[in-house]
Amino acid sequence: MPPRPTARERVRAELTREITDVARARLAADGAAALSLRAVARELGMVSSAIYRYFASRDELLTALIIEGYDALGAAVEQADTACARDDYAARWRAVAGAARDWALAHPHEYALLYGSPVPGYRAPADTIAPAARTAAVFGRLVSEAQAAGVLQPPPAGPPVPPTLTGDLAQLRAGLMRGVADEVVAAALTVWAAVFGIISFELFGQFNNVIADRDAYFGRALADLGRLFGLPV
Amino acid sequence: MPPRPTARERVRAELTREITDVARARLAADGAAALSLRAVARELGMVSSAIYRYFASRDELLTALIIEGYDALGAAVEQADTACARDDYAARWRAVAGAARDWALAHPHEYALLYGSPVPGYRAPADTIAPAARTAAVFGRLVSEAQAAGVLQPPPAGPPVPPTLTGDLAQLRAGLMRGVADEVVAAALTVWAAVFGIISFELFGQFNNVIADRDAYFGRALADLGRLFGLPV
DNA sequence: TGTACATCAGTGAACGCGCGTTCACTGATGTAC
DNA sequence: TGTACATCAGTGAACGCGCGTTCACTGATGTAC
Repeated sequence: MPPRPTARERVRAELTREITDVARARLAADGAAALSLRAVARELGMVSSAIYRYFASRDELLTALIIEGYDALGAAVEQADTACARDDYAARWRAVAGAARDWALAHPHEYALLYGSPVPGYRAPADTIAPAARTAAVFGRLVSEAQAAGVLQPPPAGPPVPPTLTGDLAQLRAGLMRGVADEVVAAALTVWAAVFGIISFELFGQFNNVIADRDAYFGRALADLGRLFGLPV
Repeated sequence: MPPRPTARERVRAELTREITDVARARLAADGAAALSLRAVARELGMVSSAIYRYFASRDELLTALIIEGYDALGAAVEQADTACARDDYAARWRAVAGAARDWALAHPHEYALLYGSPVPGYRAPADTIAPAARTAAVFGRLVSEAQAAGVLQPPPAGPPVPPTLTGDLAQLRAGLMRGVADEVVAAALTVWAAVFGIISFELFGQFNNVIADRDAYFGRALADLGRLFGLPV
């Protein structure tokens, strides 16, 4: 195991990159269902069977694209958060949710691959779980830090969280939202799902003939949703 | 134009039904992308070209399935609402949102066809707009009646709704939510998108390894979301 | 530094599959007089 | 009531397409002595 990769290894890594790059471009153009190994090979000037030196199957290539997609979205959201003043939690909230939406609008087919209907015949392996959490982690950190700073309104008195949820909520707290009460973790999860519900509605056509100024509506929705987990906006 | 359909017309209507029934069964089994005219014809013991006597193309058959899907979901939600005491708005809210979720869990591929990523190459015609509104109309009526009954908490003081939204919100009010203020219409829309966001997260795998007791979580989310449009729950 | 061998990338042909759509046709069902 | 014609449903063959995957192969790149 040499510390420096051999020439062959470097060429291999580069070609693997080129394959996923071309595949991502085709995904962006036609969507996941239309993505074919043969088309990718054609665009690279290779014969279709050559792809099998790099990916064992079409599913494996799809998995690579999913992982890269989660990573790209996660990076975009992280960067949006980092650009805000640490203690301006309302601005960070708008930046984080807005970056997710912006990325989705810029990469609709990739978004659909990550958050839309599953690709028929494809079953996601466990490798996609960790990258999927990266984006949510940014939001979780924001909630956690807002909580620690004492800026979150306490949740309204109401029925307690059902005991069957406390285990999962504790795991979420440990992983993403340290120091946050069960009620707020649950509310934050709902807010997060709501953000993606709105993005999906916008992207998949549910807002056609309903809402014209999508930016304005999204901003309004963020204000309402922010209050849901205690953020004064 | 005779009032009584001829025998030929009746047979034609029946076979059209059979085709969509078989297509719906295949959709439920394999998903929209895998739905083929030839498979439907095969299952009916016909030759594939015979389908063209009933549907001009695969897209037209898909459109029929989409319309039927929206209708089935709308009917399920309407029925759930009707089964509740008219003045128990919290129960109606849980029933309406719960019926949408139940239908989605029972018909995952149909749900994906309606609310998931668009089918590649398919463009929905205008005929699908009206049936799509049927489900939302039930929720809109609920909000409207709760408002009229005076049970909704007034929205918290905050920034006014952006003027670019007021036109669309007025149209929503006229169509679905008579007598409801802009702020509440906007919040209700967000709540509605959130419900489908949660359903999609559950159905498309985003809750895997995160939330085990989906029923309990959904109930909790409904309580939080109800408060968002002023419903005391 | 040179040689023998092992590893690996890419080729090209093939297998077997299913798809949407068109078209000329046969035969049955309906319609007009 | 019966006949001539028009309408329509369903057939079967064909067109042209693209797909994922396998396999025996050639030739180049690396490795060990």
